[in-house]
Amino acid sequence: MAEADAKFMRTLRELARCYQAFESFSEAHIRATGLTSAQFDIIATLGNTRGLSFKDLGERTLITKGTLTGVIDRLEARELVRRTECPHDGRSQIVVLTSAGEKLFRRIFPAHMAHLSSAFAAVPETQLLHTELTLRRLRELFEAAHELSLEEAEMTGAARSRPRRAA
Amino acid sequence: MAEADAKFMRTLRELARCYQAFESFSEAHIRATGLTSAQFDIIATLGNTRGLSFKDLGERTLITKGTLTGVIDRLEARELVRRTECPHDGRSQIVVLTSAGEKLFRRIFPAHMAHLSSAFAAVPETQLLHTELTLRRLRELFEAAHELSLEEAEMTGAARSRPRRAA
DNA sequence: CGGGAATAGTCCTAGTTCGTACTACTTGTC
DNA sequence: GACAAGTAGTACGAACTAGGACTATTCCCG
Repeated sequence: MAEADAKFMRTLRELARCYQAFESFSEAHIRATGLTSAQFDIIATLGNTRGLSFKDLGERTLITKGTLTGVIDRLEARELVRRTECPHDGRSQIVVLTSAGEKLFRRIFPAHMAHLSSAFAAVPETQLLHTELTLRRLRELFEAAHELSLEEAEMTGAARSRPRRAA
Repeated sequence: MAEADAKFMRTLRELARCYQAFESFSEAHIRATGLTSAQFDIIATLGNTRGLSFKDLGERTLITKGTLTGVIDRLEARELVRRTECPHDGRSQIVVLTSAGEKLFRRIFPAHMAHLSSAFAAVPETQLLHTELTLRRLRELFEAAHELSLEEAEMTGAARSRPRRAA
């Protein structure tokens, strides 16, 4: 972003760097298990459950539905998960770990937790909480601004031609 | 990640959410310009410079070389940037904005800054600095742990027979 | 000055990502 | 009970992503 004179750019840049640092630290370990990050996320989320719908999985892992189809496809091809029908809702499908998936989960999940925790060995819990709070506040700024900018877009004509939600 | 009992998971989760919130807030605006995030990043980084090498671009935008080739290809196809030879180093190429690229930069960069700054309107500068510092510390944790785990991997035999791959 | 190590970019593969359009099913309303 | 509106998941296209193999060039050391 060149040298943006705005002070907030430094903060944003640090956010991006921090996130990427986490990703590469985490991913380095995950790759060794033969899974990708997204795949690991699914396995980890499915562990210790009786199965979850695509919708639930998407919400918990922050993976959007379009992406999810492909990720689940690949896991299913490797027989780590299985799609099953939802008894209550014909639109829905429940994704469950197969026994191989279960086994993999038990093998790699604790190991990955240990890997992650090594980064935090020397960090007191109060600081973790503090960091969490700082991040949450920052996130809320983005969410509020995002909402606002969507509303503005509605007013200024993008909405003229489209079905809109009544106030 | 299921309900990991580790306290640091809450922090990590918040980091991911925060980053994603930023991305979607920022991207919503960028898309309207007809560029992708990565493309915008390149244009913004190239603005007000006399051109940068792939290496420099990669470092500043956090885009890795393999990805960069494709992103620059697409921008070059749209005649927004141009590859030029580096006089000092035959391996290197300097990427420069064309005049169309320059013009686009002047049009969209300030607008995007304004968009971003709307999120921070009510935030005092001290808090920005504080957040930046918190993020930097967190990043340093990851980097240190990452380094460490790479060294460990070397010791324990991954180094013994180089070309090893998971199935 | 010659050869080995390091560096810059490209190419390739596999996978993730998003948005949009689409089908199938459900739910609320009359 | 039919119909409109909403929801769950899939299909598809374009782009980004990392990593590793490869080529060309430069740099370092003897």
